[in-house]
Amino acid sequence: METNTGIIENNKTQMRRGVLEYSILLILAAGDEYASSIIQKLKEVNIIVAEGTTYPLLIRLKKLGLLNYRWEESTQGPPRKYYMITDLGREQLAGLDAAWDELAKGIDTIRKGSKA
Amino acid sequence: METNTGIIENNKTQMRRGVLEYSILLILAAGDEYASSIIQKLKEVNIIVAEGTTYPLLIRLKKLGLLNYRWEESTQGPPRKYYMITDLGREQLAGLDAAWDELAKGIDTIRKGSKA
DNA sequence: TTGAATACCTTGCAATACAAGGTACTGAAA
DNA sequence: TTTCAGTACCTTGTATTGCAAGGTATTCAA
Repeated sequence: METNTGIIENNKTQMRRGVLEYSILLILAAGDEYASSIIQKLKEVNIIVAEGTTYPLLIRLKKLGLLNYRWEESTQGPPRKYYMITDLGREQLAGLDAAWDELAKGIDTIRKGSKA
Repeated sequence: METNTGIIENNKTQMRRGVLEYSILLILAAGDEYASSIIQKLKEVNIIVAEGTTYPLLIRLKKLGLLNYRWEESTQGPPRKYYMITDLGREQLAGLDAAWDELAKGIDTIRKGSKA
């Protein structure tokens, strides 16, 4: 049982990895968010991601010019770093939309083939 | 232009990565294939994968018990190693089908949110 | 002043995709 | 018979990157 679960879990993780940047850009395209709220939103659609993954990723996307951020005070804890998508980010997002569509279409095609 | 292409290309690659094992299992669920023909079939649906990725992956899946293989002579070159999916492989594939559906659904949900 | 909740970030390990380079078999051309 | 092109297999080394674990800092309430 251990083994079975391991293989599947591992693969689910891998699948998520591929779309992480994409889904973060999608979320930020809908509105500014801070890291913890992004993680929360992803969890809500069953895309589980760790802090140790998210923070470096946001920093990377910022460095690439796809995101920017601003600090905002919070009444319930430390200040929050709100990330927002840039124009370049939106451009890239359009490309990722297309990439996702293509991938989903590809998988669909193979899937149909295996159901013959 | 270089930068833009780089970001997108990089992401497309990452997306593909996540579904590689899944798509290979799907292909083999439809019939036995050898490495080169698997690569070819993936290319046909725009999932580009290198030899250096595929061979180690097939060996890994064999070790995990999801695949087996048999040698078969070819009239146009060296013998071919035909891989076939095992019962365990089919079990795992069912799990990956579910994982893919869940991921696709998740992305779809986020996508709708960003179009508000 | 202590503790819980929230939020930020870094370090080190492990997994793995892939470019590049290598081996080996077949059949045809030189 | 040697050479070359085509096909097919595989390995090595590098770079990327997800994540568990550990760390810092702020707020508020007890």
